[in-house]
Amino acid sequence: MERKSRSNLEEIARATGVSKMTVSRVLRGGSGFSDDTRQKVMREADRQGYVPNRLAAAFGSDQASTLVGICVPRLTSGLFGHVLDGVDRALSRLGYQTMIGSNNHSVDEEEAWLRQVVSWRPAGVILSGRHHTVGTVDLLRNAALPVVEIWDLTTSPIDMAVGFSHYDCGVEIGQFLIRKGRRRAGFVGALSRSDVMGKARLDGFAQALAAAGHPLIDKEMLIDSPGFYAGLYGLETLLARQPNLDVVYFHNDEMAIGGLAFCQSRGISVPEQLGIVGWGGMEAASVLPRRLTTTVVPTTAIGRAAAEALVARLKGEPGEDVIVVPTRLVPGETV
Amino acid sequence: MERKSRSNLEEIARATGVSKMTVSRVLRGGSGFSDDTRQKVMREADRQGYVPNRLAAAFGSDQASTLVGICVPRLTSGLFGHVLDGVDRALSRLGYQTMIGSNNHSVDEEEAWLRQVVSWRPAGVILSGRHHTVGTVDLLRNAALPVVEIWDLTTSPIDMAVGFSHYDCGVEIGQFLIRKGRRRAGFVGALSRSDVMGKARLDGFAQALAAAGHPLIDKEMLIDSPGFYAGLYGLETLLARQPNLDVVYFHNDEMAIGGLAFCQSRGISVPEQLGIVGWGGMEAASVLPRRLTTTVVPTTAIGRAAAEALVARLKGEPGEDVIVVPTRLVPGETV
DNA sequence: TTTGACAGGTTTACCGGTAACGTAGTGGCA
DNA sequence: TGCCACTACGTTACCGGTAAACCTGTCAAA
Repeated sequence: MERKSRSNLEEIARATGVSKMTVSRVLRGGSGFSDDTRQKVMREADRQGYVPNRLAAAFGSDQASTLVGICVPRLTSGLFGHVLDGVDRALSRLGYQTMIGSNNHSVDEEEAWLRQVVSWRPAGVILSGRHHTVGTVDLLRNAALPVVEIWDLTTSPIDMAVGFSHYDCGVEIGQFLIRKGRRRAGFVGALSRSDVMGKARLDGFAQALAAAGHPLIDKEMLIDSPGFYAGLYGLETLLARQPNLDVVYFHNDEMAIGGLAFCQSRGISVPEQLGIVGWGGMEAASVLPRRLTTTVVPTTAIGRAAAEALVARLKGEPGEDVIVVPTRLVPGETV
Repeated sequence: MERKSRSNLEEIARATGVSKMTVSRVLRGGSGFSDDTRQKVMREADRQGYVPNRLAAAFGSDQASTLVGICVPRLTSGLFGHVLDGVDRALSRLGYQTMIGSNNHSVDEEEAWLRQVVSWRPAGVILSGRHHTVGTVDLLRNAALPVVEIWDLTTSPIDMAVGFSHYDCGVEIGQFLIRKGRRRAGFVGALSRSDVMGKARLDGFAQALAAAGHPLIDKEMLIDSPGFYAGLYGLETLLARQPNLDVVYFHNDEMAIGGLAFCQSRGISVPEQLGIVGWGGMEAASVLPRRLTTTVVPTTAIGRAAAEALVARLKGEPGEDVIVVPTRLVPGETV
């Protein structure tokens, strides 16, 4: 009963004695109507509590979609929460709506999500990472959909990209440790599905160390989610094999904090006996007695830049296809 | 050019020599067609790379929307990240898509968000908190939209509710502290806009203390976001006024950790001299040398339950209107 | 033989906007 | 006076599905 009485352009047109098209023009703020007509229409729309039907608009015109999809690896990660926040704030300010998805670092889950989202004919999508299935790329190309790849930078994006190089993060940390006089470095990581970004950091790290003549001594990769306990047990395992390490680079801050906890429990002094380095700039790391040496990623800025690049593209404004946002090495007190 | 050639039911119908309606039935898995027809249609749809147009479906039938909106106070909060994860996992498993929004604890921002979302004719929405504007309630009622209110439980929801009582959380902590022999309690909170839930915890806490004959000594409310430093400085300010407190209840875990850091810096022994209590069950709290006394909130379960209740309602299945999820007091080692 | 049920379809109308185009009136100017 | 430009509308077609009603042939039971 309520459904039938829902206000629409036709109702407003009938009540004000003008045509549906004129009502449409008034409500969208175009031109081609008198001020008198405008007032009548606006008043009537307000009286009826008119809510526009974007479904009909997007469907009919094939131009008017204000839906943007974003897929991140995990919604529970603090880092991606900030990315999401950056995206959503920018999009809603620009009049767009945000559809989310998470893929657990799986490109297949990403494709499944995309297939659902594309059926809503979004204005564009934002994906995390540079690796996608063939199906994903086909789908995007077929739909001629603007897409921004974020987080892990690629020089040849499908369309646009916003992010930084994980490889370079690793290189920077490697060089920093060498400058600090560390010579026997290890790495503790986690193989959460196909998290290739952590691998890229490791590669850059190992490369920088090798180039300086002090190659990576050993690494411990856990098949586990990259959290506190994985870091703790990972470091224990690694040190059991290599007791003489003087610094360990961790997959991320959570794991590094786990490593710190292990050192504390065993009386290993940080940074004197062992240096600890994380990655990501996790907020909670600030609760530690000493500031963690890590790389801070400008998460919110990445989200915002991705959203703005996408909207600029939609409006036909010119812009860079690849936007590099700088990460920041925070020296901290654990090296 | 690409746009025109986009596959649709008509194209598939033409290519297979059946009617559009038959193609629709086949692809939606209904009945009323032969197995031979089914095979032909399926093969052709696959060949054309058909992607259904939910825009058209939802628009035309007024039943088929699989869009669900969820609005949380902050996307950057670890707690709400988990809620979002619970919601999105449940929804995507059930074939729905998730639209997000955040409102900074402002009911007006919530209404503005809802107005945008309703224009997409979603199947339902999930809101955080029990307080909403008149416009929000009108909009929901007018659209006859199923809605789940999460997080802060109300006994008279607009429609459905999933959550727990913040007031009861405060009461439980108050009674716990009394049992533990604490007699001079303080509170450190943050007035982030109109965060009424933290206020509810304080009220329950004060009520329980008063009922036991040892009323709340003092409280410090900061006009700041409820984070680490707010907790640190809040405790400093409070202790300057009331040096004899024997326990402090914090707005949340982040602030409690800030408080712990303050105690450590001043040589105040925890829990001997001063007890510290948080709220929320922040994951990072597990990195502390001693386990924080706090209330753990089943965030993911709330999200999942809300999504499932909404979908059950949409499918006409019976179910509870108010679902209470239990919080858990974790005694910890800081009291 | 008639009737009816059923499988396996087809036809038509409609959802609520927007694009494209048509048209009446009005005022200015050569 | 005729022509043109311009304002302020109205008309029509269409987007891609789905609901509902309507066919048509076949087979079994009455």
